[in-house]
Amino acid sequence: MSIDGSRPRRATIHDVAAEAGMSRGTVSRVINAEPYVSDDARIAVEAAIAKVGYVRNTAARNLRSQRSHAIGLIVHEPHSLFLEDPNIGAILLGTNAVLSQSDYQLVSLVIDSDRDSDRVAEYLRGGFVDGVIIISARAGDPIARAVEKIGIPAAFVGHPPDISGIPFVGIDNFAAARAITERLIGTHRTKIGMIASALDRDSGQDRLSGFRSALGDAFDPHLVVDFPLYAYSSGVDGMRELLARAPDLDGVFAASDSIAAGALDVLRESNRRVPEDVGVVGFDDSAWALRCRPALSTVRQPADALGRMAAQRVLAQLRGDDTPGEGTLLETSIVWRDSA
Amino acid sequence: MSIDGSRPRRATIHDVAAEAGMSRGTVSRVINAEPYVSDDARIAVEAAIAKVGYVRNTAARNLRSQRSHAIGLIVHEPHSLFLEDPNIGAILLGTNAVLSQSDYQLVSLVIDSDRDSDRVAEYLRGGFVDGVIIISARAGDPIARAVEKIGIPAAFVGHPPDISGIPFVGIDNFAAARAITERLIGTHRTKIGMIASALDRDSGQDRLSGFRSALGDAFDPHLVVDFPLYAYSSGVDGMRELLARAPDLDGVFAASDSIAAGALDVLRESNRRVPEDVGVVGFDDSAWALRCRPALSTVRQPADALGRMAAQRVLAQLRGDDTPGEGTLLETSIVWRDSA
DNA sequence: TTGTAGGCGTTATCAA
DNA sequence: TTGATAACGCCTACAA
Repeated sequence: MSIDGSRPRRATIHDVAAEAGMSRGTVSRVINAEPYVSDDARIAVEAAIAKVGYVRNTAARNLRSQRSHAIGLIVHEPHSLFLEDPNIGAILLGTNAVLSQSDYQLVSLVIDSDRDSDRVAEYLRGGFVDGVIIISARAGDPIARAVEKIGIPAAFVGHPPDISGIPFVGIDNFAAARAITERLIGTHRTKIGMIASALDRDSGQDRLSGFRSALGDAFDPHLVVDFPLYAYSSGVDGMRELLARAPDLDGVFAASDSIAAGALDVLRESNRRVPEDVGVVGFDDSAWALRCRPALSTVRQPADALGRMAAQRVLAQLRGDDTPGEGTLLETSIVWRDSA
Repeated sequence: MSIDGSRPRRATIHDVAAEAGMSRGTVSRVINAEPYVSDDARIAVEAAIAKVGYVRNTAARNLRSQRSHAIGLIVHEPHSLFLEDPNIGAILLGTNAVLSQSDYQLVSLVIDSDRDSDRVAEYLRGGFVDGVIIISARAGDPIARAVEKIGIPAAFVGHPPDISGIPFVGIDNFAAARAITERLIGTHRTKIGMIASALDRDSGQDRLSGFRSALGDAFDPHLVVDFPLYAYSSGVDGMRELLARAPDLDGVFAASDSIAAGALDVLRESNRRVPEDVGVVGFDDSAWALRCRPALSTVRQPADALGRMAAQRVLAQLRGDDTPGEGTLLETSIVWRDSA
């Protein structure tokens, strides 16, 4: 049985032209809002379009124009993190908002294995998308490499330390980490540790550097532990390790809110009061932050704006104006709550 | 400046044919794994494909085959919920896994306004996707209506109470709610309330019915409050209201984990111990459940499997074999932790 | 088993 | 300002 046996054939430009008594060329010009169309013609064509219920055939347009009118959003994260990280959702929404306004379709490409990686690289080479936005790429990332090589318009949200020539949008992780650490110091803590993470990305590295810079001479490498993933479990393990090394710790900078949440639970378990005995600060201002007990003091990331800006930079390259390789840093702010 | 001034023209079937010394027809047959190709020809063509770096042009194939080879995933949620609901991410991943294995591309379509709704309906009519998966549709949903009318292959994850003729995959919310309520009763609670939600969806309605059924004669409508969204804030407001109505409440069934998390915080605030004074159970087994203090007893939903199954049902319709209108219910289980 | 060729619906070029 | 026409790259009858 045919799937669409009962559905009528879709109207084409040809049908519209016949209905309006015009040529296909004129109809096409009206559809694409091109100049040199008389008002009479425009009105007749628009009426005909409405009458026959015409909608443009994407495949034909793409074939003719040699573009896909789609932008890929490449998310390179293990599945578990994709589900946990609220920033990804916000970035996706921001990107989608900008693209759909410009008549581009957003295609999400999730990479969670080498096979996925190859498949996505193949998509890119195949002209499946006109441009890409890459979030959370790491050092040595094969997809980032492929994008660089193919030369497709692209933008990173955050960027891997080893790729240049592709613009990125991000936040100043160094300055933000430094600022919140300073604020933590301002609450008269004297023994402050850090649970660092994702040191294979610029975000992880810069947060650690900012922490170190704020502490200056008081920095003690012995009070820093690090884990690969920004995850709750990293916070649990990290806090245990930190307490084992320094039971008299009185301050902790967690590299993400999820890590801070894990740290808080361990502190409670060990009968330490927050913020009285130990002050804790996080990073992201995600849904975790408000959910924690006590509510978390943290750095607010403009995730939605990051997504919008990345989309705009890709669109700019598609139009031919953009300075590739330049980065944009968006402002962060500190949200001070009860945990420090 | 031209965007791709330096990129070489992509190889076509024509180039492969020339390289292999075969006709384009034969090359096409090899690419599509069709019968009636000699081994010699296949080998020659495959070598040529590798040599010239051929990748198929999607637009041309789509135009010719009158299909987009894409499936839309329609998420109809306010932005805030899209970010919070972990099920959505898991469903997306499951769907994506199945589709990419069948050479289909997943296109996410987020609806958060009437304008979005119209735009998406237009996509569907325009053949932008060959099929759709709709998650979290409500009663009277305009997109669900549009899908029904267009007659495009589709599947709901959960389904709106007022649409039939479109298959759905879901869980037995009634049975699951009933089972976990019974288990809560089994802990010797005598005054059990419910914070219901999303009563405009089958999930919300069925969870309430299951609760009611488990309680039987002990059911007291006065101990049920309801809020539109499965959200933390609904849990906060709901618990406050419930405590105001019945200070001696000793059990609560929250319609989702996020609601339960809000309820737990209010209970703590009011100096009630969980589970000693009040037992609390949730629904979803989302990331919230483990994050709560105490860890939440809840119903585990196979979200990933729901996504996979929905994708399979759409693919089946595309192939022409599927019994439309039939629903599939997947098994749930209870995860018993510390909150009750 | 292989080759040939027409056409999917658009847009762009050129001529009128 | 409008109309005619030639591609875009692929698939698939049909012929050989």
